[in-house]
Amino acid sequence: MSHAKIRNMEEFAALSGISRPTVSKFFHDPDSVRKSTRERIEAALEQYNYRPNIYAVNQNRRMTKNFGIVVPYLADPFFAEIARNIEELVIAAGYRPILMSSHGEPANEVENLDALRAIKPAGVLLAPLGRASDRDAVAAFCRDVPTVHFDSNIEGMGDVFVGHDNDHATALMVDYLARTGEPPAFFEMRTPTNPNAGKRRRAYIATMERLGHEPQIVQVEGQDWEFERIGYEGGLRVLSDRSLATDTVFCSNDRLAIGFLAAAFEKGLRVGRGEGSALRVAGHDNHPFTRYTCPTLTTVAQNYRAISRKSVEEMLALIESDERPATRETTLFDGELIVRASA
Amino acid sequence: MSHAKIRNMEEFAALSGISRPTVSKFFHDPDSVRKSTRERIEAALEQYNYRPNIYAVNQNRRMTKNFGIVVPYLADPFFAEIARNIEELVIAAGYRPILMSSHGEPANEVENLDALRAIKPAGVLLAPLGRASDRDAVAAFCRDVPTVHFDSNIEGMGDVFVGHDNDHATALMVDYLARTGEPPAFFEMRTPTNPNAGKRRRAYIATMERLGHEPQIVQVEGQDWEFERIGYEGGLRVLSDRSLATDTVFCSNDRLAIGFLAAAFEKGLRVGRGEGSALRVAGHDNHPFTRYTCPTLTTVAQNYRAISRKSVEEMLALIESDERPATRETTLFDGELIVRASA
DNA sequence: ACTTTTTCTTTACGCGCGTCAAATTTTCGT
DNA sequence: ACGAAAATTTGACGCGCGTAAAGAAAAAGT
Repeated sequence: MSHAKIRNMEEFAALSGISRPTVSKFFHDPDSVRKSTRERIEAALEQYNYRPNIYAVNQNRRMTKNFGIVVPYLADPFFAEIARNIEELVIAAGYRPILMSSHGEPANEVENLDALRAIKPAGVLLAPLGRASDRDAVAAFCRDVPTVHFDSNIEGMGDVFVGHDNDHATALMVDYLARTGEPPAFFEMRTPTNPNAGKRRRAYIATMERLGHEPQIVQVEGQDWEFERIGYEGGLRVLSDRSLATDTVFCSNDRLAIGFLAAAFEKGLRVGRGEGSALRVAGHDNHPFTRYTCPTLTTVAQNYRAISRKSVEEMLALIESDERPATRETTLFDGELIVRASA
Repeated sequence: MSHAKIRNMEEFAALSGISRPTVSKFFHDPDSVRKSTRERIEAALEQYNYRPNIYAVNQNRRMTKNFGIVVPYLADPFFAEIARNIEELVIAAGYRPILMSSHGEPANEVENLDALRAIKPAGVLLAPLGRASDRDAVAAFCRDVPTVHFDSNIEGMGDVFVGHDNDHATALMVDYLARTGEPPAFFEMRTPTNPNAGKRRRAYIATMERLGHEPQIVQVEGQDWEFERIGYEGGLRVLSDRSLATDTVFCSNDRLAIGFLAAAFEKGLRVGRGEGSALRVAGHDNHPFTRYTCPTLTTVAQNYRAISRKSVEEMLALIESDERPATRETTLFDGELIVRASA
């Protein structure tokens, strides 16, 4: 690689012996030029290490190759994993991923969307905060930018929604728990921000009724995104109260369950499904850390690979078609029961 | 806010009754124009919702207001938390943060740096992968772009390093463990990618020798970033072997310790510092989840708020001075002993 | 070898904004 | 109220690249 710094495409074109418009064409699609031409440019490229100025490139284009990814809370490894998956797929599709986290704050969410709008992305994959989201701001954004919602469904927003089938997954777990022991109580936050929580509660109730059991819902306080703490504190209270009518607890999500496990441990309660266990605890999501809790957590896995792939595919289709779909499509993927030691 | 879409600054200037050059000046520094002028522009701004095209703005500037943040592995909540902190500080300083994760892969790290270079950031905060990093690529990047390294110190690279004082923190924990029970063995990966690991090992040995104890180092295999699994599998082996000469284990980091705790739990060993406990386990970093392990994990906290703040401050100073420092500065922050239930 | 098709070159304009110089207007001190 | 200083306007150019049109050159077909 040469030391010489190239200032612009004009210079690079001169050095490679090709005209600038052809070089420009090459950078948009290397296969759009004759093979011999491509090789000459590529040879020059290796020698001089030139790259088009992305600001100049994007200035006139109505749409860029940028691809926004917004998650509600990146410090949650679940979202970090999904984001990683999506990033890979986006890069493979030839786009540049731009990852943003709302850190649980609606104000950040709006800021992120504003920043994205300024970047003129080809499309955005958005997992909204949910109940806390500024609905008007999100709706306005979705009107301006092709948007696929994932994980968290806000009815009517976004062109497409891709997510987890909470009904199916919840039934799967309730069935399993009821079949192998006492029917579960449902443990959740009183005012969950994530709309999945409501779906899961309703699915729990429906399944319990279908099985002829009385639903028991335990709701704990807590507003922020530190679910482990909320599960822990709520767990301590519930276990002290002895208010549970059953020895089996199905937590609305894994992070609550992790906190609940910590509370049970502190109370000296043995968690598991064998003899000598006082409590069964199950979660939902197959959070990366549930393999290393004590005991390991029985849960329902979200098929986050399928969700990631479908989300990106839908977005690419949206971009290619260059028109917004008339009807809002929804795709849900089945969860998978992961039986471990805790229930 | 009006419905009318503004195409460019020319139009917006006309609508606000101010000339374009003055409007341009306003967007660079609202206080650089007369108060009455500023108010007229701001009034128009509320009415028409115009924002300068960032691509056109950045096209000629040698440096933008972009601020790169690269972490080695975002699915680790420790880095997610640091990134969150840094993002906030960066925004407060008037820059636009661009967060990237290398996902543990050197190839991704190089890609991220390439992408950042194309964006012409004012500066970059880089936590490199460490041993696995492509040293030449990182060095070349640091030559072109003002870079502050944090967390992971690669000797001689970057203009500034800000990190955790591993010597001090390790001594703190070894002192504590030796004072309150048997002196600890040191549990780590054989070939850790992160340079902090080596520092911690050496500090452990030095402190043990200072205290007149024989160091015992237990190394386990494992290459990737799934430290919990590595700690778990290594822990199972160590506990089966009964190769430990002590009942106290100091893990090189919290994620290994989380895995080790899971192994101890599976082996039926009671972990803690009280009577009836078979094992003490300690970690390092104060990972967000260590408050919810079973038992809660005794660890040494990194002062990540101070590290974040200092990193950003150093970067801003670097940007303002507009020159690269002659000597490479290093700032280390003291850790804090966090005594919980596990040791 | 000659025609047709494909690809490339030349020339030129436009994008939205930064920025400069000169002319003009406004503000401020007294 | 007047002159100096500060702010704004006017007019113009440049940045790096996309892109269009017309003509030249190369490749492909016969």
